Amino acid sequence: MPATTHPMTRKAGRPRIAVPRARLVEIARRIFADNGYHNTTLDQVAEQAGIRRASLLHRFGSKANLYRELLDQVVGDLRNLVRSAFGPQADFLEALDVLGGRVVDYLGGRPGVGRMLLRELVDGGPYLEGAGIQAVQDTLEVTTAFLASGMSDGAFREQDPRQLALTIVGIHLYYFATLPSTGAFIGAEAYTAEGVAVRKAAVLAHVRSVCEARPGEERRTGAVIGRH
Amino acid sequence: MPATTHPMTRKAGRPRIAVPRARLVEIARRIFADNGYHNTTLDQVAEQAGIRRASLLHRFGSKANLYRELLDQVVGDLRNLVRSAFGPQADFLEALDVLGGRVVDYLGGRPGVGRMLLRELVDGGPYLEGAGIQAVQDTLEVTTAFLASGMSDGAFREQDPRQLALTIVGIHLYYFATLPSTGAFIGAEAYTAEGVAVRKAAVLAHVRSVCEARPGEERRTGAVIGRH
DNA sequence: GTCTATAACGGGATAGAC
DNA sequence: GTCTATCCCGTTATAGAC
Repeated sequence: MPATTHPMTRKAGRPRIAVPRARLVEIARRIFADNGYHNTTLDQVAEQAGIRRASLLHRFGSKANLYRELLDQVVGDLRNLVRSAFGPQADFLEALDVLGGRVVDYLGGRPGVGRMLLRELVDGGPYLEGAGIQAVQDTLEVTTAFLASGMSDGAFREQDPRQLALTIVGIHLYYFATLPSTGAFIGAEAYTAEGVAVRKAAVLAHVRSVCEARPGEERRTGAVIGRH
Repeated sequence: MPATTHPMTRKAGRPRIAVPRARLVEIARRIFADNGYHNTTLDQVAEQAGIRRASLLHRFGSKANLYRELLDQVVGDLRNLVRSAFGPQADFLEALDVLGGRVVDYLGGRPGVGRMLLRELVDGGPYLEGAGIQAVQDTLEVTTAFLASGMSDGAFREQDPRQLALTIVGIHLYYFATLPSTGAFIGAEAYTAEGVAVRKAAVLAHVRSVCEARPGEERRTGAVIGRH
């Protein structure tokens, strides 16, 4: 008895047109995002794509490889957003708003992507164990450098820039990643235009709040601010 | 051939003293926290406890049951922290600091717990699918009510209290949950007294920033603040 | 490059002795 | 309450035809 059922009766051999690689990655992205790495079977992906599991394995070598390729794309997109927003000549507060808006649009426009990314950061799955950790660290370093510049400039208040960077990333990622379980807690649908707009307004306000210098506040040099 | 190797040659029958249930849960907590639900095998837990996998299954019925019992404890602890901090008579800014400090101490003192909790929120595993979702929602509602009160009081600035609640939870959880992958990004060791103190200072400052009313700012009634 | 078929493995769960 | 022994299922990966 074969390991899986065979829903289609198709002959072996070359197909007229091969399923494009990008399409396979796109299909895999949706399914991985919905179910997580371990709860996703290659049969699910293959079925959606209309090919066999063995064919999928032939193209990508292994399940882990397919997953890596797909996450590499997401991290690359986000890294590009960060890099383009944090040019050396930028107005600091404005750059904060621009990047925040773009990131929220990116995550809000791709249900499940935030989940998948955060899951990977939490679990240290196949992607991070490879080259992915480098891309993530690089993105954090770029962000940290930008924040430190803003502090020197006086636009942002003095504090530990690495702690601040992680807080900001947390504000962005947590919300979209936990929507499946906290979605009912929010009033409206999150992945609609209005839902994304509501979150964007909140994110921009919150990120500004944790960063920007306050006129009336005394200047400190340590990491502890605002504790009296 | 048996499914697993048998490192010990022990006879069947009642042991002199049974392994306490609490100890089994504690062992399971550490391993689940390190490896996640799907990457944890009952053999790992059983081996650490010095019993067989079948014995573990006898006590808890199933792997999912064991996991639920353990996560229920963590969520219960955090919910109690939130409830005790948000009494109706509290000073708002002070309550914010007190709770933030306690939560950071809790997560900082139990490596892996933040990871496990966030993973569950992201994935919607066996715990959340049961009664867990109720406890999480309840905790969020209590927090939201507190924040709304603070806004009415004038201590916090007017904004969408639910968006604010999720931002605050994100600030707390993201950091500790992603330490395995971003730990190298921070200078010091995170789960030391100093490491926890550094994070605590940052969290208190950031949470205050996103909540507190600013003296010089005009009053708005909508959810959008700080966008010009 | 896709197919069929099968090998090999790991892990959750159960039956019954002690 | 713990053990041994077994069952059974899902998943990865490979072999070889077309």
